Amino acid sequence: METKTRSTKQKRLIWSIVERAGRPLTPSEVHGAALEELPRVSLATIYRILKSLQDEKQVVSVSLPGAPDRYETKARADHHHHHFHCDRCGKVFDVPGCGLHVGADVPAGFSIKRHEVVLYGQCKACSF
Amino acid sequence: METKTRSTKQKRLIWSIVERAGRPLTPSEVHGAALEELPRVSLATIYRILKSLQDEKQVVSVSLPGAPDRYETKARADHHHHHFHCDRCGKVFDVPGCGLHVGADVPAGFSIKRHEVVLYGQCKACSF
DNA sequence: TCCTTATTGCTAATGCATTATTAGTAGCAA
DNA sequence: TTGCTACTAATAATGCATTAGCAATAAGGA
Repeated sequence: METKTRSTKQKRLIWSIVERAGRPLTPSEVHGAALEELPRVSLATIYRILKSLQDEKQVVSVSLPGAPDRYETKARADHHHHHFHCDRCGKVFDVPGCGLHVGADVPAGFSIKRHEVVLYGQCKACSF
Repeated sequence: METKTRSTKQKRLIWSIVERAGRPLTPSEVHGAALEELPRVSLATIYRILKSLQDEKQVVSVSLPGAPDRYETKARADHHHHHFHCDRCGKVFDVPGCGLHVGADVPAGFSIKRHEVVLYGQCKACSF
């Protein structure tokens, strides 16, 4: 049988942080933001709640090369997009659309199901 | 002062494994291959030698989302290419060329220095 | 309000890739 | 061949993200 899930202020807060961020956040970024509102939330709680939000299909995880997993809302993830990783501040941003033309270069016999594109550079805030 | 590096059979073997592979290998893949020739090489040695080959600019590391770092020859890496990760066997292959057209979709103020593309699907050997 | 029990905070523990330690081994210059 | 010392094998240790355990807390239905 399934256990029924409760609405706690931690969960509401974490959801609103992820939703308002508009970009994928690491658990520790979420934690940092959450601490401002609930000074005693623990990182373990962040992980627990992110996982349950994932189970409930509200958020999805994205992983980038050499970086910890990040989380964003399912609604955002449903629009095909890619990611921009700022070399300076380390933040990751969504980049709408897709400039990838997959084609001739793939060796014969290989079948492609999906792809990920990660751009690197400097974000707006770090470009000054 | 710098210490002069020696040519050992471990180092020669590891280099030849990376070179012949023609695709990026994880330290543990290298280790597995090396064990066939030198049944007592330790994984730590693989790491040490890969690092020294990196220092000597003979190999470079590539990291993919959610996967350990892999190593390939500098010569290969110098040709712009991307990677294909087989969902079945987990091997990573190089894909020559670049089908990416980066452009209009990037938010104003963001500057792009480089990019990574990872394709996912099934490799030739796993498609049967 | 009062229970039941899901949830939390805290902390220790885990898993994993990677690195340090150290005693013994083996390049290589002489 | 010898001697110096870089290198190796084996293993313990590290760093890190993530998870488990447990007593205390707090949803939310009766």
